[in-house]
Amino acid sequence: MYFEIKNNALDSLKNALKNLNYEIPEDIKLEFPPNPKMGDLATTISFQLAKKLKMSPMDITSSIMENIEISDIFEKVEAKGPYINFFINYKTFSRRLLESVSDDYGKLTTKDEKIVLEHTSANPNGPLHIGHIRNAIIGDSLKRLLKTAGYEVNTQYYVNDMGRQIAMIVFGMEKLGLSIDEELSKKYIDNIANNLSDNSLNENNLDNKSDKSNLDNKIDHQIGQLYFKVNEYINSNEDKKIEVDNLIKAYEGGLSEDLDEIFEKAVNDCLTGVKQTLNNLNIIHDDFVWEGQFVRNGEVDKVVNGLIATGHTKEEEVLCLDLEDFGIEKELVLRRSDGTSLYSTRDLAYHKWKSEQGDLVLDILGSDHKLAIEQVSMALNLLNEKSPEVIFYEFITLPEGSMSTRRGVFISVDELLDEAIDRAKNEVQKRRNDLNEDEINKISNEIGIGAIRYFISRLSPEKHITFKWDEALSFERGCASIQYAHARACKLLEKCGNFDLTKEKLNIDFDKIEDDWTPNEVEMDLIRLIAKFPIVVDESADIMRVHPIAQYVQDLASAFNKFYKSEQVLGCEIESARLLLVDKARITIKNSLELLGISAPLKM
RNA sequence: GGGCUUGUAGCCUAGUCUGGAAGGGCGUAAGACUCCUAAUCUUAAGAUCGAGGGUUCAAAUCCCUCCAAGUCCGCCA
Repeated sequence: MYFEIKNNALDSLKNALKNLNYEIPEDIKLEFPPNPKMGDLATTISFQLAKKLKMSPMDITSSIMENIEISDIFEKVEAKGPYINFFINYKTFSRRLLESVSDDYGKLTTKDEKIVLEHTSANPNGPLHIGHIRNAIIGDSLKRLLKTAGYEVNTQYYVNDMGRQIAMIVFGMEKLGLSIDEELSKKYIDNIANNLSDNSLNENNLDNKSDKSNLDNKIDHQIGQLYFKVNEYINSNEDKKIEVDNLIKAYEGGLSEDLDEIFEKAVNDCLTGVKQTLNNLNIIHDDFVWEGQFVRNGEVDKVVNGLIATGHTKEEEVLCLDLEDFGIEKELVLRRSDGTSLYSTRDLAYHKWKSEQGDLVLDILGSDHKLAIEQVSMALNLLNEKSPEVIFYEFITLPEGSMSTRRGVFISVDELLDEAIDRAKNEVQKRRNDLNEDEINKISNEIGIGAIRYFISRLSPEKHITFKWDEALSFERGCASIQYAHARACKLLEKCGNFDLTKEKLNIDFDKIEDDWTPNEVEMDLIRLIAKFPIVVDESADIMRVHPIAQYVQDLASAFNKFYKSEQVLGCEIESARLLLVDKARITIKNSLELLGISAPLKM
């Protein structure tokens, strides 16, 4: 609806300018005034024209005002100083808006463009920790946003099976006799499943401690510990490093099927744990792409040879790409002196492959990868391939410093999730002693996960985060209050008797809307926000940022809560109109949360 | 040393690309449940937009200098 309104206002302005014989600027700026009392749309066109026309902005505004005609969707247009402010006619606008909001509200028209989006791609040498979570949450939310904005999106997790880190894990298992206990990891999974279905045993949170030690049994956690031990060993036995190098060489050469199997199993085991964690956060990748294949199928060599052919490489002890001509001082090493490939080279082959799969390649990367990906992009340009668009994010650090799988210093995502759900459960139990254990668990899950995802996606990615439990897991005014607004709407609709809770469908026709309904201020605030949703989707997708969605859904929930508090719905004279408004607000909140991968509880 | 990012009320943050009316939230103070769930709502106080200079009718936004924090500059990934 707002798209329509905007165009309407633009047409009115253009006609006025035409009548005045003023030049029409290509890009007439329309913005939302800071305060709804100043109108619904505003333009600063008079400022834009002032210089060219050599007139004061005030005079331009008054001459436009004398010539402007507006359609009936607007109530009036006013000059406030040099600004020109449009006011919507809410009596007609509201009806049209409510009618236009369907279950898939916010979904924009399909664009004929495919995006290959790579995110998370954490090394399979341990569990995901809260440093990785930003990548995963931004990536997944972006996928949801871009899909809703009409793109076809394919998400990929790039699996690093060839690096030194995996070789170290294999080294630990083969040469140091370290092992992972699959029985224990199975038990861990079984325990989780039991805890969910067997409520009678779950009398207290007494077994909190054993829960935590259970987490150590989760398979990716076991691998993380193994990796940590190998690191300590190698650090004090530098001479053994060569053995790790030999493992890398052997795996890369595909010399032994047995060895391949060990590598693959280690990676797969860890990945199993990582996938469980991601699924718990509502994150599912379309594809897992193993980097090893690019070495095995000769693509890495092809890329290297292609770069040699460009004449920008030099070969001394190692083969490297000189990018100084392109403004990058640092050269990119393409091949180790022992002939094996490096991460960046394999990444290059991977990016080349991705660029053949879609119209746009999109990467989510920590800002520490900036130089590396710039080099890769440059190399791709040399090869006449598309270079990726990259969303960079800054780090999440602990108050005591940065995290490291290698040093075993980190908070795992599993730990964070457990804690979040625990805290949520505490709150739910405080408020709802009428619910059964299953319901409480379900709601706690939704709230806990919501708190985490919201905490990450509300911030713009280039903001550095120092992780503090209480900030990350606040339930006051955080995501929970948004979910609460949704639950309230559902409850209200359920009570009216015309709402099918299982299908989430309200059975009231638009012609039931009372004739004398003209929205009051609280209703107008809510209507305005509902109407804005598609614009927010469009603009956020345009800049590939998800944090505007987080801000938006909070404003929306806040407007709903305000409305809920101040206006009676059931039994009032304009019940049908208000019920429809509640229902459309519900849909909009739900769809906004969906973009952030947060579920909208029916009750809480 | 060089590159990149960040600096907006006690705290967290949007706005910076494309200059035009400093927007949220937490916390604080006062108030609101015999009425659809108070994880809510109302009202108030709180900002030399890191510092300094420049461009402009107009600067949080553009340019220059400086300060502080983070990060990169590996035959690691």
